[in-house]
Amino acid sequence: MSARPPPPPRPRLALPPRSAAESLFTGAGDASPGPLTLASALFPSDPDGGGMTSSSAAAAGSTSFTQLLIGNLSAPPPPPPPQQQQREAARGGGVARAGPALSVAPPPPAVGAAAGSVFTVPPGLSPSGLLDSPGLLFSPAMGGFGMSHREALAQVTAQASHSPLRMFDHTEQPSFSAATSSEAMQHMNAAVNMTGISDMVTGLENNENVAFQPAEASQRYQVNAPVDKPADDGYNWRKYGQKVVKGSDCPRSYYKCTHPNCPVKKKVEHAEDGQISEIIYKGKHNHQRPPNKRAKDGSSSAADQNEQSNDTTSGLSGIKRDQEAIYGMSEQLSGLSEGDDMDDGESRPHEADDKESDSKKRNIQISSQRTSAEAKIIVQTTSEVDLLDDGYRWRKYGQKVVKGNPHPRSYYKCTYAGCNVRKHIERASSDPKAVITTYEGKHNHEPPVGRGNNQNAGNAAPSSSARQNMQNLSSNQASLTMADFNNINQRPIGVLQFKSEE
DNA sequence: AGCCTTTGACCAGCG
DNA sequence: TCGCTGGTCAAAGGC
Repeated sequence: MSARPPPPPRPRLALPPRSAAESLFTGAGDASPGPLTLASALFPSDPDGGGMTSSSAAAAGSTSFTQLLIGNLSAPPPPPPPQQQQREAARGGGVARAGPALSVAPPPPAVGAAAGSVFTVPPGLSPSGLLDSPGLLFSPAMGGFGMSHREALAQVTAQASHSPLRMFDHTEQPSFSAATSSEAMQHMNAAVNMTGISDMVTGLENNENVAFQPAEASQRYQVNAPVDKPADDGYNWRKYGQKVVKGSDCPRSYYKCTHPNCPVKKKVEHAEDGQISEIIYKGKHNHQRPPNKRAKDGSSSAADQNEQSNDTTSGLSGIKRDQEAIYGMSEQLSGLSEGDDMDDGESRPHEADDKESDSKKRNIQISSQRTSAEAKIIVQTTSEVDLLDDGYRWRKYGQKVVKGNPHPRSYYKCTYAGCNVRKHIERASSDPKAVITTYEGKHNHEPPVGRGNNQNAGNAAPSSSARQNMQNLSSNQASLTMADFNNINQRPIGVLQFKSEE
């Protein structure tokens, strides 16, 4: 074997954390703000709400993105833990480091365990999408009509790793960091009103005229989806190794990007149940994604085509852009916690727990932690009832306790006549707040009036294309729509569906 | 035929 | 120095 270059230090250890805001406002040269930074820039934090002094200073008095999004902000995050403060102090004010994710928290010990900051998503943003896996948050499967089940599943997980990079691209734009909240809202509203969330995020994407990706950064995601081939994230991968790592009975798989001279690798770790528990990316793609299969079959939407025509910077296909729009959307969602709660998150879930009795609005908590080198997203929810509040009506028809998990799996059916959609909700054995929601089938009807995501007035209506996408869901597709970014307070913001099982 | 996965072996870092 | 461990190689086989 030829001599290998010295392996880069494991980013999670080597890369000092820094706040996204810090990088944003210090003009960190070789790094980009993370998605939450973008969110913070778009919706600058409450002066005392985010622990992000820079952004707070820049946006005093503004409503945070989280507030805008959920209308129900979590308690102000505690100051950074001493460890983090020390690290930041030692860093001397934010030495920019390449890294796809800029948050500062050390990774939580496990999914569902202590997590980073928490943000909430109001009812109507279907928990399924959020809960199926963090990967879904970034899933391009949203635009993946016609993809195979396997592809959908794979994308749900594997794509997770790319969204930070994409949002990185967006947030490269200093103009974003300087955006006022009103400008941001205009941006958001305009985009949403036009074509829905995908386009909204595409609007952000269109600002990516710098294809920034850290050369030696790695990204680490915890995902939770039954994927046996976590390779369909738009790139082509070749598995070059598999190893059983210590402390786990399940193998870790090693993949390389098959593009010539592309140094990107990824490691995929499986949990004992066979689900992918973690994906770690390393390196930077030195090429664009290969043509999307789905782009060839003419399934691109008008919105996609619009995107395509508007996309003068990335050269990505409409489909791809759609996918990445979803990444971006997801990243905004997942990244919210990063900006609002730039702390180590050890206490965040508990904080959220304390508040959950205060309001049913906080029906989903997504705990996210990122370092410059990795990101972990943990999806949590407060109650099963909340999980059902995704715009549709559900009837529980079964419950079962599975081996190894003290918490029952609950089975629900859509109550709409003739609709065969089912979902089941499973709680992690280690943390009952970590929930996996699996949808089966597609709704053949609109969500009931007065519930869920579509009861907003005025421009609250989701874009027709988004709605159509939702309606067009096939059994192996996922869809995300954003109902309303303008009227988002205490309102559902979207519907996210994902079919993860046959 | 080409690409991919599988899998045993090898290598390098580290304690 | 040695053993452990993670990461990679590369031949073989499958699709």
